[in-house]
Amino acid sequence: MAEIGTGTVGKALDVLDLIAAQGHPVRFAELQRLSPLPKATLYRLVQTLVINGMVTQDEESGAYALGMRLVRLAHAAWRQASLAPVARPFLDTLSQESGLTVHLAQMDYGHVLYVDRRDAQDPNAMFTDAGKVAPAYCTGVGKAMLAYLEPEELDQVLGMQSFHRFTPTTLASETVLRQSLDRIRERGFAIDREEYQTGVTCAAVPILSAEGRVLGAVSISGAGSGTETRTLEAWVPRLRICAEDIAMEASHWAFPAEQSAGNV
Amino acid sequence: MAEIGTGTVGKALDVLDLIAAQGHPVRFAELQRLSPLPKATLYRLVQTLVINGMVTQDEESGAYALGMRLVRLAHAAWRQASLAPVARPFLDTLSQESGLTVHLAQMDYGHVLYVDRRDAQDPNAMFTDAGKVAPAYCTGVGKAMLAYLEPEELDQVLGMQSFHRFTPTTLASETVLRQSLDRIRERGFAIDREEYQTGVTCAAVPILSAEGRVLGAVSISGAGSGTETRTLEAWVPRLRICAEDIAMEASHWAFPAEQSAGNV
DNA sequence: ACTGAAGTTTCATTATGCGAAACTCAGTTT
DNA sequence: AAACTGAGTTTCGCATAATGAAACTTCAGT
Repeated sequence: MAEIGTGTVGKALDVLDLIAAQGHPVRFAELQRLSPLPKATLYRLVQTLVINGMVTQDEESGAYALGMRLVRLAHAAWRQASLAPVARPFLDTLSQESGLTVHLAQMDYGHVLYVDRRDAQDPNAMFTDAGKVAPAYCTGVGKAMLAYLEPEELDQVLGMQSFHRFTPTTLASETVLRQSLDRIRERGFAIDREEYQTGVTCAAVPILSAEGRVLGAVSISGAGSGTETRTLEAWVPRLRICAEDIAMEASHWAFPAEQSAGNV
Repeated sequence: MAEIGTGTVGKALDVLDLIAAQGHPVRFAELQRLSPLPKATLYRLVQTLVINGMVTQDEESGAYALGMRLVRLAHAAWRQASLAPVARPFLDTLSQESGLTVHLAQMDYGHVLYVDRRDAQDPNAMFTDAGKVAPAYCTGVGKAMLAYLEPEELDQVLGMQSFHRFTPTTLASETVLRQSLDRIRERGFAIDREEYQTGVTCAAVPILSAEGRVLGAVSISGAGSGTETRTLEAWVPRLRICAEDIAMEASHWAFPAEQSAGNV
């Protein structure tokens, strides 16, 4: 997780990540403890980030937290780079038809990044989830995507996994995982039987482009704890249609051509 | 809007903003047209951003779009720097009690940044809204915040406004706006009568810290187009309670002390 | 084969970022 | 009240790393 950071910009972004990782406002001393950078350099970098609005500094405590400019940027990122806006209507109907929770995820540096979530039962699910990351090897969406990666890509991504055993059912080694991926390819969908969080079971299928590239994955999971694997599996054909719909729609949106109207 | 950009990092972030502003993947030539930076410099900066995962480059078209790393970062930003996680339960109950749409916003470089939204009618409202920006001078939340800024802050922020007349009722000059702010201070809440978007009326109150600093604002607006101003005003006392609750809760969370458990 | 536009690389120049060390300023300790 | 500490901030000579004009490479269109 601790990359090197090329050039000034790379270092600055590493510092950003560092602040983000703490989950609470950080004082300079703490940053210094966590960062390999020399004091003065770190100091200047943080100041630069503050000046540029990526980080805010609390007036009295002097502690640093991420700035709102990020939220604004991310909104744009989510709209222009993720499948979410395209997928939204399909997720909606699926969650309504099935009464299940639907997640949309994409691959991000070897991890699963959730970009959207629809929940028929609980309308309150929302932003909280978009942006969350989880390991690829022990989530339904993660395995669904891994199973359809190009061999070289897969090798690369597997190299990034740390294989921690979260629950008794977690697939905690590359060998076991690879077998599991073969199975997924045969059946066309992945099941997560409480491999990451106890009580959470889900079924997931990949979203593949016409050329077979992995765009993302969708999963369904029961609201309550007692959702049967069978129930989920019964919905898989419908889930697969959803994934295909999304892929189809995404291909149309692939390159929205040139046009530079400047509406904000 | 077109700032200068201090140092390498500043320039890189400006480029990021530029890509974000387009709303669609951008080819290099287009960026070059939009940016004052010389070709080679721009090129290197964009590459740096790509290397660092802030921007992705489409394999075939070569076009640049914002990267997922931003979404991940923003999730953290939203959790640690915005009022949203703290305010959420209060917004929930308010929207349920009233059946109205509730928005939570904060100030961001002279603009209004929406950080959360709750909607009793339409559970589908979500991420789409968090991260959206709007002008301060013609939105309920914006005016509510402006009215309670320190004089110097206000001057500074007003300097950033561009006063475009969006609808017939938009307050399109500093003088008119300042009068309106006096009125808001007297009554304790702001009304937006279709000043930004036709059909949208809302009532907003500021969220003030114990020392009187502006933390953000909450607003209520009707779901349909026909919501009467009266109906909204009737809910203002309740809205004010909501704002106070949030301020109170926020003060407790102000500085969650030192503790460096590394849970992700 | 010629032209032009988009994208990429080179390379001498120097501005920029670097970081050890020194300094400030609280709050503690002796 | 002098000495000690630890967080935060500034200095400054040095060398790295960013700069940008210009040259080069594709590639599509003619």
